Amino acid sequence: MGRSPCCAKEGLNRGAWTAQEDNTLREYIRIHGEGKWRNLPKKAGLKRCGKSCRLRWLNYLRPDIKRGNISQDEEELIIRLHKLLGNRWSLIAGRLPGRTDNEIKNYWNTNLGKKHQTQQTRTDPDPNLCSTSKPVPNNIKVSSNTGACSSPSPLKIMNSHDHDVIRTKAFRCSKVPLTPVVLQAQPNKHQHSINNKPAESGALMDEFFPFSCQEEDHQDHNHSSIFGDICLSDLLNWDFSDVSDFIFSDNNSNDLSPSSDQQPLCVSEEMLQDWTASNCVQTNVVAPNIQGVSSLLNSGGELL
DNA sequence: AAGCTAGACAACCGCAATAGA
DNA sequence: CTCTATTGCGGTTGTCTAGCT
Repeated sequence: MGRSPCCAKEGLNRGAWTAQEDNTLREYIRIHGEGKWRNLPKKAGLKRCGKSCRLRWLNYLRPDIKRGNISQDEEELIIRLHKLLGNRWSLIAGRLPGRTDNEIKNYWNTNLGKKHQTQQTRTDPDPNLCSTSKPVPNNIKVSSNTGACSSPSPLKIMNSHDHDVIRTKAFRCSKVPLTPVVLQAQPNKHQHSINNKPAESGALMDEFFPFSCQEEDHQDHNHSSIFGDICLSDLLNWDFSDVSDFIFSDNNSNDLSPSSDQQPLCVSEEMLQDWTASNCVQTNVVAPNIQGVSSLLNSGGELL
């Protein structure tokens, strides 16, 4: 479909944002709200592409942003979700309130991907189990700040030429719920079990879903149904490698194909998209193919 | 101290999906 | 139904920083 370029590139600022630009954008959005990104720069007096403004806002300027200090729990969840979902960073980010897909993507590419790759090569000879955006060298030097962002403070100010360039990070919630495989796997969970978090995972849930027991986050009610019936502690305890074996059985999937000696569980990529595209989880779609999940869960499968 | 290199991450690019006229 | 604008997403690039030589 034909599209005009999002903006003329002539005369526009590029590169790092200055504090002044950030303030301008923040103030404009405070007054006028989000949206209409194409016209925003002109109206706000910014020499930026609308797309750039949107990205800056979503990734950095939004108020409910959690920057850096990715906890061990979050890291573990990222790894598992990546195993389940692949490079669907927005989906993964949607499971981690306060985190943006960009941050998670970067974190994966710089830390987890390498670490995970190392583990894979050590424990799993199948290189297709997990795909990363780019090949990772084997001489991994695991970052010393693994589990904690390199940024020592939430707001890192750097000098770039004569501008005060602000490096911040923003939050975007994905609207897409997690795959109902999970829901089916936990059929007895209370509908709002995410709010009725078990005691042993309380801190974790508070960390991941601060809105779940507080005032509902206005911007994404789907969060309350993101996990639907599942409990995050269960999520963290699942062996997604097994789950993903049947979730991504689509023939063109670049990873995660079921082993040949298994009964193939035909949950296709299309189905997954159906699930993730709808707010209502179509558990009935999965039900016939989900038989292995409960046994998987009951088996107390090994953690990654 | 200077230069080099790799890591970290912010920002950009291009495409696809979606909305709405 | 078609077309265009808008938004969202993942991959990639660019730049800064820290560590090493």
